[in-house]
Amino acid sequence: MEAMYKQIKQSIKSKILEGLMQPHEKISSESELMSQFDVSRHTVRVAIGELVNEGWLYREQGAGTFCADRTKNDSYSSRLPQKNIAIVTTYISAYIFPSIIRGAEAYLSEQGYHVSIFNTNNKHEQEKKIINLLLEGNYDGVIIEPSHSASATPNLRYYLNLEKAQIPYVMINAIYDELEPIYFMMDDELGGYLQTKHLLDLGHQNIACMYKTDDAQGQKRLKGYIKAYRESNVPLHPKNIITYSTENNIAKPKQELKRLLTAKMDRPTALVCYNDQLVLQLMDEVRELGIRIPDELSLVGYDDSMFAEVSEIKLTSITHPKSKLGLDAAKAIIQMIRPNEANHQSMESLSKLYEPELVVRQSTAAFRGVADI
Amino acid sequence: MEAMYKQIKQSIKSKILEGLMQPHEKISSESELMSQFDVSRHTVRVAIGELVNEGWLYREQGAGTFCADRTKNDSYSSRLPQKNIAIVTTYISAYIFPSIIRGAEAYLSEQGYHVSIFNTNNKHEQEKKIINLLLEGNYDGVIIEPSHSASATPNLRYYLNLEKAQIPYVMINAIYDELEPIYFMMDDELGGYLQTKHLLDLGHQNIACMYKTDDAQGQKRLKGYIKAYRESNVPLHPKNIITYSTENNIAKPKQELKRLLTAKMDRPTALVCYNDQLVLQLMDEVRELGIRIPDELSLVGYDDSMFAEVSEIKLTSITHPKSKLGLDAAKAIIQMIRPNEANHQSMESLSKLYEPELVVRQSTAAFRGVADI
DNA sequence: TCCGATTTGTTCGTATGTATG
DNA sequence: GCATACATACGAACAAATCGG
Repeated sequence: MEAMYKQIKQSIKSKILEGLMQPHEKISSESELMSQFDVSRHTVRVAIGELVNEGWLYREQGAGTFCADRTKNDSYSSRLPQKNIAIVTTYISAYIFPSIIRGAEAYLSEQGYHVSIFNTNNKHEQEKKIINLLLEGNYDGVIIEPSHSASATPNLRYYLNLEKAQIPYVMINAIYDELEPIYFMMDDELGGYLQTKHLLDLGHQNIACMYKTDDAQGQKRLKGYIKAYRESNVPLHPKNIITYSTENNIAKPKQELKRLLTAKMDRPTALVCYNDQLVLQLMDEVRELGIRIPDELSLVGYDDSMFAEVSEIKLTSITHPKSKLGLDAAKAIIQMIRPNEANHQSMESLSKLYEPELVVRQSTAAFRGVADI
Repeated sequence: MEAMYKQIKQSIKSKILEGLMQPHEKISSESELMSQFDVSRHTVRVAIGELVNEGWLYREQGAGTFCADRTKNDSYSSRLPQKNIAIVTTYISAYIFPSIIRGAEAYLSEQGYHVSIFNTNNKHEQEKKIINLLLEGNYDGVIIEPSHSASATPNLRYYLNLEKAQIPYVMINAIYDELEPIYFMMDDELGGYLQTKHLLDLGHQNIACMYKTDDAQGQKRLKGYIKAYRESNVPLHPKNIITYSTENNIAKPKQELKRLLTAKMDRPTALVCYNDQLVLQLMDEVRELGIRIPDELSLVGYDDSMFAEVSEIKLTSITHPKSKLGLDAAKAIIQMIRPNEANHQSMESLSKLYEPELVVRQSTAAFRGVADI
């Protein structure tokens, strides 16, 4: 114990052991320690460095060096972290999820985490199995998209078990209200509102909508659609509201669209859709009926995905943060895992509600007065 | 990884992982490393210091620094035998990969495995880092798509280390020949052949092609293109062969297409493309030039992806097994991990070369004799 | 056993970069 | 924008342990 740095080490360690230092309390800065012990900065750094390695302290650049919280994950279990993060989505392959996953994966890999993916197929039952796996497994954090988020989750207890096991999680795209989680999602109500408002502003009055309503996103977008109508004082025909669910996926919308467009009167002049993918799938039907887009029918998509720019008539759509959302969620989960670097008061303010924006392209046009005007 | 000491750290760690350093073997002395990396002693010491903390090395004053024996390093690699499979692809989000991943994930989850995903961005360097992670981690098997597969891999030793560590792996979409791995991929040469043959059969003679040639898939498709031409005895203009790489991705093809189509003479009447995505991206250019598809220009895509059915003019394309390929690869890797149920004589015959098929849609039409016929 | 060369251990000084508040 | 605090890096010196001759 003759080495100076060892004496300094012992001195700091003693203060912690004597309870004079509380977890997350800042210790003297390096320059203060230099004068206290009358040594060079390097020596101080060696002492602190070893204490950091042994788990007594943690450093934050620009802020200071702090006393670690040793109350739990006693010494060894946390000394050799596996560093695993799980991402649970409803569908892995379709559509925008790959972008979200990529955004998260890029950051998490960089931080040295392993990213595991799971797929619920939008089913509560599958979600339950997966959370069980997570509990048994060795995960440090979870990014999860709630399944079937329109209905209350039967898996509440499993989520609470996650919390009990101190596995932090964030929700993306939607939330289960009961859990009040950290979330990263769009303001879908505003999105639906913007879709509809755009068409109303273009003079359309008879606007149909098609929303998938077994997840919360669709329900909120529908709410926004109704809100836009109410504000505009244009009468809203209930027959114009079409909802569908994951199971009847594409069949029902196609069928309903055909019914609407071949009706003898009150044919809609515009259509807002749950997402770009749906628009593309419906476009073929529209073409078959010989209806021109956008002259005879305006279409608005959602997500501003690659689909929006791929068809001959580029889609007017609503922006979605996609990989940015994945990145933000990843950053948040890391912060929740390592609160040392974070300011813990802001835990709740990590959540983000992304404000959607309208992107006008070629699939919408002003209403051209016909018939009964 | 820009800090010098981190580079040095990585360099030393790599040597250990590559098997160039045996346990208890002495590494270069501090002064040797100083001149090797042209840094100060301090920097070398920081690098070594961290590796000692992480358990890779140990120091003996007066004697030197030595490679630690990690073989039976309790608590570290051997903790939680947890049933993990890694899927390594070049890109996670784009295009058909999500389908492949989904196919594999569905089966592996069912078998109780955790699926981790990694992204090389088609770069050898990143691939190396990931294999390092896999070696350090606790993976039972690996499904990997080789990065930049057109060129020989500089990561041969890392792959051999996977074998040494008895971590089975299968390759998808392409292979590094040197390794003679179990593989799941398409017969890309036949695919390129079918694309071209279809157009030749339709009477086209002046067929351009655009292939991404920094991965083996593109090179093989190009080979098929040439083979079809040779068989048909139709002369092949070298100017019709356009190749590009990941870096210049979309810019070069667009530019070259414009050059080809605006040429005064010998304008191609058909174009075969590396994949459907490329076709869609080029379609806009074609429209801008006022050229009608398929009357004035036939287009053939590849992969039979969702893109093929999304545009107004549905694409003639080549089938790709997608999620089937993922599923087969997953089944194979499980069989390699648990040879108990399997008949081990068939280990080598697990590989599959998928036979592509042509799907004719609307983007190709018979050549309408003009000019010189 | 001692010597001297080598190698790691400890400590000083200085400078610049970068994140935080 | 500024001061503070940690991060990275260069140079130098002497101490302590090891090892071959």
